[in-house]
Amino acid sequence: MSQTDTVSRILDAAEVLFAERGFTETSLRTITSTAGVNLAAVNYHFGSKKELIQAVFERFLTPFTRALEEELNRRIAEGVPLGVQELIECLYRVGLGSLGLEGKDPQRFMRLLGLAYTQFQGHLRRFIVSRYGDTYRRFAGLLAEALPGLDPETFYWRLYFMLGATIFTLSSHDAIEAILREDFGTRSSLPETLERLVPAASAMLKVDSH
Amino acid sequence: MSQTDTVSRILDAAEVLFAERGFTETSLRTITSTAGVNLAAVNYHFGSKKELIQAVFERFLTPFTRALEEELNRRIAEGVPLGVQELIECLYRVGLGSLGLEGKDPQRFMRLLGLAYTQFQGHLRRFIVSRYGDTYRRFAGLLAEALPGLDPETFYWRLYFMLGATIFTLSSHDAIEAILREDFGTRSSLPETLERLVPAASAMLKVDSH
DNA sequence: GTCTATAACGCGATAGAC
DNA sequence: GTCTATCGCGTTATAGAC
Repeated sequence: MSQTDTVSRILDAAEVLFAERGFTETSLRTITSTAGVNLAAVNYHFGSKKELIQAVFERFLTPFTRALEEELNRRIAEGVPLGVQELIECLYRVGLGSLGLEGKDPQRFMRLLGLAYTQFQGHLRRFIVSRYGDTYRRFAGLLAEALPGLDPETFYWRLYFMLGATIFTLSSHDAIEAILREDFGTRSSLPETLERLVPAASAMLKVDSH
Repeated sequence: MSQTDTVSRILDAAEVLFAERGFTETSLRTITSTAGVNLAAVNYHFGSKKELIQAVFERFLTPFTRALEEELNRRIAEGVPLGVQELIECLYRVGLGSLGLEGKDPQRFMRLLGLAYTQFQGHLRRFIVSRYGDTYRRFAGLLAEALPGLDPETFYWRLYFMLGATIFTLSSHDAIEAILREDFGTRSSLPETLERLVPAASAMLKVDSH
């Protein structure tokens, strides 16, 4: 088995297990045995568990932010100013596309993002901000431009409200979907939920608060 | 030291430490040494770490749900039908009041609620649903009545969007506030954030999606 | 580059003295 | 009801053989 194989087998297993159980709740023993590699391989290839966690995030966030940047460039080159709803749609569409490649479940990455915010891994938050903060600030800037007249503080709070609604809902999508399926007998896929989320999030950003 | 003292000293320490670090990341050794009690006291008084976690939630959720029920009764007795914005205000106001008693930080409880959703503690989710599900369903029912014409599925998804925006934002309130303070030099307290959240959440629930 | 074996430690839980 | 002492297990990380 080549080195690349071992590295990606570890990343594949860690990605799934972290999303299912959390970081502390997932041991290197579980990861390596799921991946079919030796226990020592993680420390050999990544150095430590912390660095493995960062590598898992890097593997999906780097293509995602690159795809988002490219999509924003493409839309801006068209010369049409982007509205609130279009920007949010853009974010979600790129997310679904970039994170759903190779038959992977985009919801898994939403769980990981939710964990990054709630699991008190200071090193992970610092890693994400330093590596992907520029793209985040660019997107926030475009969204702010689409909301002239809104005072900056209220804008930023609402941006966090939107991120909260998105990450929280999508990271529990299966659980919520199961409850609603039982009550209404109807299914609802991730794209359908995003279609519901777009107008709701836009309304939250745009509402006149006076 | 009497039994009640030991029990509440453990609960006080566990409440703070769990909110700061998470459940798995907080050991019984840290809890008991912070509380100034013996390591064995947790297992003696609560039986296990799981049951301690449940007891921490019970101590703040029981007064909160009772206060919410009473406030809903009071408002309904007035005979005026409750609108969306009023119901959300009601929820937040009871939360601030009931969770902020005895000089405690309401945000701490929001962090705990956030953890309950994201930390994969199946036992805790089951405990909360079985103990407080009735009040939750009553509140959701009143909110649905205030939104006639909205199809039930869309309503429930938006209810989760609202919960997500609330729990996610409030559980990270200090961190977000620190970022905005640095950028704008202005402070913003928890009640002020809730004032921003009320119109935003209401708009999200009420918006016409067609 | 990958393995086995193990070091070094922290964990939750409990038995039994007081 | 509270204490000490400890069991048994799982953890990350590493040394050293191959």
